[in-house]
Amino acid sequence: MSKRRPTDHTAPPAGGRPTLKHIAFMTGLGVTTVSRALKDAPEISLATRARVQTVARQIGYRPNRAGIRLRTGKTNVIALILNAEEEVMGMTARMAMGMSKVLADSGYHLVIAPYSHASNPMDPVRYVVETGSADGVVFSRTQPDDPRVRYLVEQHFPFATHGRTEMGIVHAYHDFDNERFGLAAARKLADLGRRRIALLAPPSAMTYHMHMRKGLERALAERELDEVAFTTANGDSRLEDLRAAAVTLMRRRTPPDGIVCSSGRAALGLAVGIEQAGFVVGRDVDIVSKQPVNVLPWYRPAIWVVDEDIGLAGRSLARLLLASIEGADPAGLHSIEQPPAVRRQDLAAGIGPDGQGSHRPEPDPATPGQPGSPP
Amino acid sequence: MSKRRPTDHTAPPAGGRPTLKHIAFMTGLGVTTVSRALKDAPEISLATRARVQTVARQIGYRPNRAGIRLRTGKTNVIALILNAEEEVMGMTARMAMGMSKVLADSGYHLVIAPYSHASNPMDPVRYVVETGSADGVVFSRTQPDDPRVRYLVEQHFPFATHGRTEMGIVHAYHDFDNERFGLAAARKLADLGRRRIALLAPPSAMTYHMHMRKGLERALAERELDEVAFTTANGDSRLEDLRAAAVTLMRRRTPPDGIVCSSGRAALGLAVGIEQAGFVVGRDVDIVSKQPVNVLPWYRPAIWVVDEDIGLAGRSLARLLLASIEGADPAGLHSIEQPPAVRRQDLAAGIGPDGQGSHRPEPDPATPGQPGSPP
DNA sequence: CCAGGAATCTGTAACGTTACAGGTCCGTAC
DNA sequence: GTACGGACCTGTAACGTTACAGATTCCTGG
Repeated sequence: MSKRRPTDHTAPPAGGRPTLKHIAFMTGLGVTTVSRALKDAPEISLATRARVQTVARQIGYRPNRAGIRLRTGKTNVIALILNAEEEVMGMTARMAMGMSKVLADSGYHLVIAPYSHASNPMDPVRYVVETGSADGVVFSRTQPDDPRVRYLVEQHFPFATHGRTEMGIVHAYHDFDNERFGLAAARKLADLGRRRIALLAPPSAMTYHMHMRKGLERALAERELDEVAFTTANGDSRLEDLRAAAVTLMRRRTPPDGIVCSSGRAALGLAVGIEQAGFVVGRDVDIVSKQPVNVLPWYRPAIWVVDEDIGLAGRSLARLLLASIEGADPAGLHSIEQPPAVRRQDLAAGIGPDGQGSHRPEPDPATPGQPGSPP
Repeated sequence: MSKRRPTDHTAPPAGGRPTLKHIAFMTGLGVTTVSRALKDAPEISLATRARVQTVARQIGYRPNRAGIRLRTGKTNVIALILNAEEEVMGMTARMAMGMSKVLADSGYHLVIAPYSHASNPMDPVRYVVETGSADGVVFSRTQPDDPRVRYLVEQHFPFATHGRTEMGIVHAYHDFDNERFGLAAARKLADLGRRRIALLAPPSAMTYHMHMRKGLERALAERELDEVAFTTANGDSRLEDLRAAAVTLMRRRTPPDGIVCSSGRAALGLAVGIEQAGFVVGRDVDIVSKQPVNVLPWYRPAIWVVDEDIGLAGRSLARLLLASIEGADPAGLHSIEQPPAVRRQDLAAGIGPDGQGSHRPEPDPATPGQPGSPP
């Protein structure tokens, strides 16, 4: 059937998806020329480029990613590593969507690599590196001394983290300014006349645990507030445990009259516990909580909220990672989202950003290279 | 540099990731043999197979996906098509995680293909098909006459839908039994002594709009209940619009005393509106709502809930799609999740599944081939 | 002793793309 | 007339894998 056909220029390629060969045949050019013409290489005449591109468009040519990947070693894929149990409030989806938005324009695909609390967070990272199944990796829940960061740097594998490290390693990251959040939240509580503040902190292993605490402590000193220790629960606790912890907290001799809460989900559990202990949120205690999606005001309008834009984080991380893949100096690849004002939503008035979050304008201030905020 | 080297058996391949060639060199076998041995082909002796596999393991061989993809045309990728604005309550993430769980064992990767409300839902589908960037596609928000289904069938492209169609086309799907949900929800309201029922339905374009309505209407007839028309909002409405619609609804001459709610998110908005109109949920009105993640009881414990297991949907869809890709008869590729009992969570008791949802056991009843429930 | 076949193994070509090292042609300078 | 250079185009090989069509060896039956 195949009768030794060394680069047969006359045979029209068989059916199937159009390839460079098809275009080469149709235009009478060589495949190499077609390839170069499609990427607008200067050594191909303008007329030829135009002709090739027209033909390509007309027959619906789409480059074969496997061919490119095999030849160049570039996968044009970004891996987003997700904790299966991470959250309830839709932040994961927003992150993925934010990333997609940026990646779509660059021809990158986004693959999801999951791990569960039962398995090692290193597993998916190692998998991606070992199989070379992506050009870069994004992950969250970053720790001050993060083994994933160490591994990826060792392997010279591009990555961007959601959250910072403290390892003396310069790498791409996006972060929410949790220190400022802690500061602003506690200040708001002070403004409301609250004096005894408790912090429902992120899990202590995460870097932003310290950030938030630092911000809080600055406000405590500045406004001469007391901290009520609250270590029986954290942002990862189950709602039921949060509720129980809140009940115990509020039944102490000197319960807090203000709570800074690191997670929107956690605020649900806390509020229920506070009420079960016989207190009223907004009267006896004020809560200021971060929320990745605008849902807390619909839950207890008395809760003060600070919106964290996860879509923005996704877009930033994608951009940072792309820059990193292209070899940009990691020293510039940082972006930090400044917390918006602490706010409370007047539902009766029907104003304020909606829970969908998608209809508000997009200022998108965090572009790569923007310096972080001073501590 | 390259001095015409026709299958040089003696040259040790250069560095980089190990390939079949490396193993061939180390074992003294041909690449073909190694390839066959690694897939346990019977025409390779057992001893050789074992030897090859040992060497492969020891040098950390990982097949190159691009090579396989180019040669076989198989991508080993599944595309999950997501609406960027779909939801707030974390159901997307759960779906992706459920799928990943199943796909991980089959060597498939999961890519996320987004579309926004501004763009055409067909776009990502067409993109995947035209570029051949996946072996199969999964999507939600299925409509009775769904152009995506029509297109994919025409293209002979494997897919599985979350939700059913009514096109006389047999295809793989997973669905939640929304008819039974509507039935059970309205019955529960009847049991509670409610007589005037309103339905906050899914968007009318979706297939499950009709399913839920059918179930509701059956209960209405059976228990001689009245329906209070409620068409000013649906499951896609913004929270603010839901609130406003609920206020108007409750201020009618004859407001409902029971509401069946198709979406957990929507229940947030409804409850606020009901209260603003001066009514109390659980006293003047009962709400029975579906929820993809256990959060409503923490919001208003009085709301009755029915849990929809999105992780299960993801796992089912992955399995169904894999079977479909392998050429299984689509007639058997259906699975329907039966709604669990309508329940209310006693928070004070601290019992009931937690919001994290990940710690409960996994019965996973929906395996491919299970027949749907009779209407 | 040979035909036939089973059991193992092998080389070649091809998937679609791009890097690389030319090739051809034409115009200009000497 | 020849050399040179620029503009433009081309063929070959290779990325890692597998389908396919043989090889080779050894054993069995006649």
